[in-house]
Amino acid sequence: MKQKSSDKARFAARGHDHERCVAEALRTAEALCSRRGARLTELRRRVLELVWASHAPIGAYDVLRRLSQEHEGAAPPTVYRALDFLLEQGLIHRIESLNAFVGCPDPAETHISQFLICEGCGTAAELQDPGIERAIARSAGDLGFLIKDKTVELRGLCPECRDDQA
Amino acid sequence: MKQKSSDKARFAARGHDHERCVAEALRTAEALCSRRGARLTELRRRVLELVWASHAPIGAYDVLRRLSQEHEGAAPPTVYRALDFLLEQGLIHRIESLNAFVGCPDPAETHISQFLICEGCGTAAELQDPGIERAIARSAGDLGFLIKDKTVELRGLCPECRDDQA
DNA sequence: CTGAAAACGTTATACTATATCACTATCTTG
DNA sequence: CAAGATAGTGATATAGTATAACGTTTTCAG
Repeated sequence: MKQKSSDKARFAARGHDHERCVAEALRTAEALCSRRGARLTELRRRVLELVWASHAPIGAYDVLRRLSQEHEGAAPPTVYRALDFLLEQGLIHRIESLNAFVGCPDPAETHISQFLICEGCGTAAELQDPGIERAIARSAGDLGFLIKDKTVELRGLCPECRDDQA
Repeated sequence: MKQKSSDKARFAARGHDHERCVAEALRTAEALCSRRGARLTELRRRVLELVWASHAPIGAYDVLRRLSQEHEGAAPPTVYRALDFLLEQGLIHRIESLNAFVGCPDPAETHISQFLICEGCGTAAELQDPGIERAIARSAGDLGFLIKDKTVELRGLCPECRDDQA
């Protein structure tokens, strides 16, 4: 059965075939940009690939360091422009508490989500929990607050890293 | 009736007597540090006062600019050390999505809370909504994730600023 | 009083992000 | 196709946020 966006988010298992993650992310990005008439240039595609290098959020300057090894003259704006594009397209998310970026596993519809971030392995898992959404909406509504944007970032230990410590 | 921490958080009204907010925050801080044997030095006390200058989160370098006007030789570490102390004591909170700091209105027990941040007036309101807490705990529990720290920051419009736009 | 710990002063530097202007590629519309 | 408009990139500079490192002063328990 195909993975659906309504399935429970999971932490990427340690041994998983990450090349498939990357390949699928790039394929989805191509399709999405093509459909939208957005230009996923070589540079932007490569930055997306670098963000997807792992499931751990990566800083802009880490992306830059890697990009520089192959792309002469890459500078901060080079990376930030590409990241901005990818953010606009919903292909990546920004993790505020880390000043870092992570690939979105399900970019078809732009969305706001929650993140579980493991302090052991660095991996971030993206959630779209309706219960959390509801609780937030209710609480804000009670106070007459009109929500435009949400940041929900939970740091701790993923199941594997938690077991390691035990 | 005395305000209890279980009461609904509110946005500070525009016309409120802010000097009372500051005075109370400082009084509470004194009492708390005294009880804990923590040293609320003149410098730290002044930084706390500057953070409390309004209900809008303030950046470390804004604190520094103000502090410099009265404290010769104030430098970034001067401010960051004081902010670190205040964070440790739970007297202020850090707003990740703004790289800024805001006074905690109820520092008696250290706690994790949620923030509503108005993009109109800049004011932040601190919440401790059990519904949100529960939803988060359940969601993380389902995935076997052990939460150590939470960041919940909701940006939008407070009631007053929302009315302004209507 | 005195030694250890905490707080602070000072300088340098790292890390994160954006402004600006010039140049190139692509799109578009007559 | 030509010509102007728009989007993307190159390159340099600078703004904004945070910490490292080391020395001096203050505080306080014993």
